Amino acid sequence: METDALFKLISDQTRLRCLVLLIAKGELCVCELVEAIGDSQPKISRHLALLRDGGVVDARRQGQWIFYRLSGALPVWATTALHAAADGAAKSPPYAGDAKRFRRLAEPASLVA
Amino acid sequence: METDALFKLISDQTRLRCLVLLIAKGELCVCELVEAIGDSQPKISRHLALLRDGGVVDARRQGQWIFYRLSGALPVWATTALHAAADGAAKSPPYAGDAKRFRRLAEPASLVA
DNA sequence: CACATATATATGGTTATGCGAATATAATGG
DNA sequence: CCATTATATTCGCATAACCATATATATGTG
Repeated sequence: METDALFKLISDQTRLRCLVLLIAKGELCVCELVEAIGDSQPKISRHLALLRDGGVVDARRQGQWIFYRLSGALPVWATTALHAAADGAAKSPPYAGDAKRFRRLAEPASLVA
Repeated sequence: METDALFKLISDQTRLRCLVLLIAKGELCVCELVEAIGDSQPKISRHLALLRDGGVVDARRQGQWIFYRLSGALPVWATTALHAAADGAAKSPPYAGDAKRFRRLAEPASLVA
């Protein structure tokens, strides 16, 4: 995990909106992020791919959905920075609105279990 | 302080190298950063200006030197993220080499006092 | 004032980044 | 197999970011 590479990933507003939601809500499928954020599906998908390729999030398929969550392999400094970022963002627009707009559309197996 | 704006500032390697040195060493003048990092003076100066305009660092003139330091007005989440970034960076190149190459070229009044 | 040092800014070019629109792949259900 | 839903990818373009070079400003010194 390269230091400046992580921050380049966080520095885009769309990606940070995804991360703030993932940190607050846990594992989410793409359509939940699309609806909460209100951007196009291709746009969200593209940014999730960058986060995945950068090792910031993990993805797993469950049926027709693909669920994303924060990577479990992040070093401590990265986790600390991500939570600090979420803290700083969460109260102000557009991040606060995303959390309000959010609703569950699919139940991940991890919650059903 | 906009959340994604801060991370955009941290996400450039040259700027992060400056910040890591400022966090580790305290108040530094431009020529000390130029020598430790080994980039051109205009390049360092340009990046410092971006950090200053973004509210991440403060600058103060003392004689012929201009000393930069971390801003004293940063919110907690920003300070946390910056220190986490410095932690993550400090041990690996090029950041580790910067710290070794560093040497004092000017004494800030704050240390003389 | 002339000169040296420290720092900043302006200019022009190149690359990286993000976007919308269209299309492709994958799974699910009749 | 066809249709539907969920997700990913490709393409062409616009813009932003960064760089090197040259030049400007400010301070200190003789």
